[in-house]
Amino acid sequence: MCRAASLVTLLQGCNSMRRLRRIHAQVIVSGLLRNPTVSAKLLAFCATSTAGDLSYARLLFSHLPPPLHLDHWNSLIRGSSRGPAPLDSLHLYNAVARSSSVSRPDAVTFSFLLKACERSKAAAKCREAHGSIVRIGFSSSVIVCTNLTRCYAGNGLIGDARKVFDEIPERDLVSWNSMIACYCRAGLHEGALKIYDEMRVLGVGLDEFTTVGLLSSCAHVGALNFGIQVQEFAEKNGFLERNIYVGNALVDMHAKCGSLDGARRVFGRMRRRDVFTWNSMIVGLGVHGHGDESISFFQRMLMAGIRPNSVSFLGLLMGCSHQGLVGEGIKYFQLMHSEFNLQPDLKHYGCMVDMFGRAGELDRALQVIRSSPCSDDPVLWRTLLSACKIHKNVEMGEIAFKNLAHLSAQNAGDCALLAGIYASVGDSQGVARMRKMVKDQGIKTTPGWTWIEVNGEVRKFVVGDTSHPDTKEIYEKLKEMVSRAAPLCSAPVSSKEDAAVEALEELSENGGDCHSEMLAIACGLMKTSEGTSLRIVKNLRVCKDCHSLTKMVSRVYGREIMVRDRVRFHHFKDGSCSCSDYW
DNA sequence: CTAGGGTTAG
Repeated sequence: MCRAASLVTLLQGCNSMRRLRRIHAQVIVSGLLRNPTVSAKLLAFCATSTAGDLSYARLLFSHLPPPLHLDHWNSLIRGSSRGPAPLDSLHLYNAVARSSSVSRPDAVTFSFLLKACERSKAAAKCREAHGSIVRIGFSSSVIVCTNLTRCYAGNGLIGDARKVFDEIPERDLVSWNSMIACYCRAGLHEGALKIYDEMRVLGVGLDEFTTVGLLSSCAHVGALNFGIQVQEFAEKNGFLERNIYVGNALVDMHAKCGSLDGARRVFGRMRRRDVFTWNSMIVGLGVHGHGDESISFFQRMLMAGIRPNSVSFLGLLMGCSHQGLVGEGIKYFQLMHSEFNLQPDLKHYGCMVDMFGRAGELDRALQVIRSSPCSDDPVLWRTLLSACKIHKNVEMGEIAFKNLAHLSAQNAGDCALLAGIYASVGDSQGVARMRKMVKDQGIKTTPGWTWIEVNGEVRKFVVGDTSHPDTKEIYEKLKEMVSRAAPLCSAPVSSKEDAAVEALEELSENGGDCHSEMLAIACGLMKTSEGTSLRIVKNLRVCKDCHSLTKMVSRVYGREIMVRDRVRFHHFKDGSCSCSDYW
């Protein structure tokens, strides 16, 4: 007995498989493999420790003398659930459930079974597990049900997740936080923010986890006011000092909502900073087009002894491409591999193509694509095609388009781009060909939408939206807005070719007269008091017409308007935009 | 410390 106790102590201090093998040998020699406490500890280390070895655990398990205990099974189920073959957990579970010699599965068993279902993306298995949970009587366990919620959500079944959550008899803060995280991961950020209201009504408190989840959703939808409210709560409760996740989420929220000063302020107050903190600044500055500042933060990061990762470089390269810093971009792209041994991925190549392309170096942009390992990705060719539109380069535009067609990836937007290139050089036959192609092939379009936060509420607009209760007023405001701002816009489109292109653009992006962002801006002007800044987020890129119209709206109404589009930020103020029309 | 929750980029 004394021997067993000392082996258990040894196992508790074990930190490597080398040691474990030695202990295992002693266990065998002393005949203590029959002691379930000892064998369970052995197995737990192999199956679940980060220094363990799952195949060794399986081997050990298969040689254990009966009777086996639930602990043994649970260790193996737990280990398998996060190993390379999570479905093994399901087989083990079935064996436990069938076995007459082992006690029934417990809450631990189900927790890891659900982890396995979540990871293996097996929605049907998730439902089966749900059935077993109900049958065996764990549907009132808040821990099991929280896992079940995550399992459904992780399999894209957010509705089922919500149903399980709603039926948990005693929901605790962890389960609320988990629900928020599920909405975030599913991209349902408005839903995540709504949870906060429910929590407030029910008097559920918030902790660091809650604030991080909410801030992440605020960042995604551009809800700065909401985010600042969360920030005040976090500061009052000392979260910011205590918890680096909260600081990181705050920096990111400010940066993503266009409040770079706010981001810098929080950054300056943080006692400890990790790679997430620095990256949030580098990426934030990059997407705003402040490549130079992005670079200086990167250098400070190195001096602070934090090792950059591929996200750091992505931020840097975005900054370089938005600001036209070609030389710097090349330098950091090379540095990424030579100094930090990081492989560029599609996004990094995309930045390089964009950077060269917009700077007019179309040949070098093409060279980047050809020499990249992802030259079969439509995104890169599409980026090149947009650059060709800016520089009116038919020859290169056709090369890009041919590659898209070759990949069967050309969409209506691409056709519109190439048509635009033809139009810009007066080739009306080219325009007609593109038009025909869109019609004949029924090439599909991406629906556009825009978010705006007004009076603490996030509202979403689509093209020609008439779903809002105040639709009529919004359209009246839109009419007024256009009549006041449009006459100030320079270079109205009038030529025949441009009209043809416009027709194509209607097909391709967010439609004709009322792009969703214009509705959002009209709504914002109407619903907020004089002088308030407007912040909107949209899923597509700002089109040229909306860009010039928004500039004039900012002047006529004396409003700052921040637009976050698919790739970057635009700050409109007094008739001009922070991108200096370089985008 | 036996089972559940969080941040950048996708």
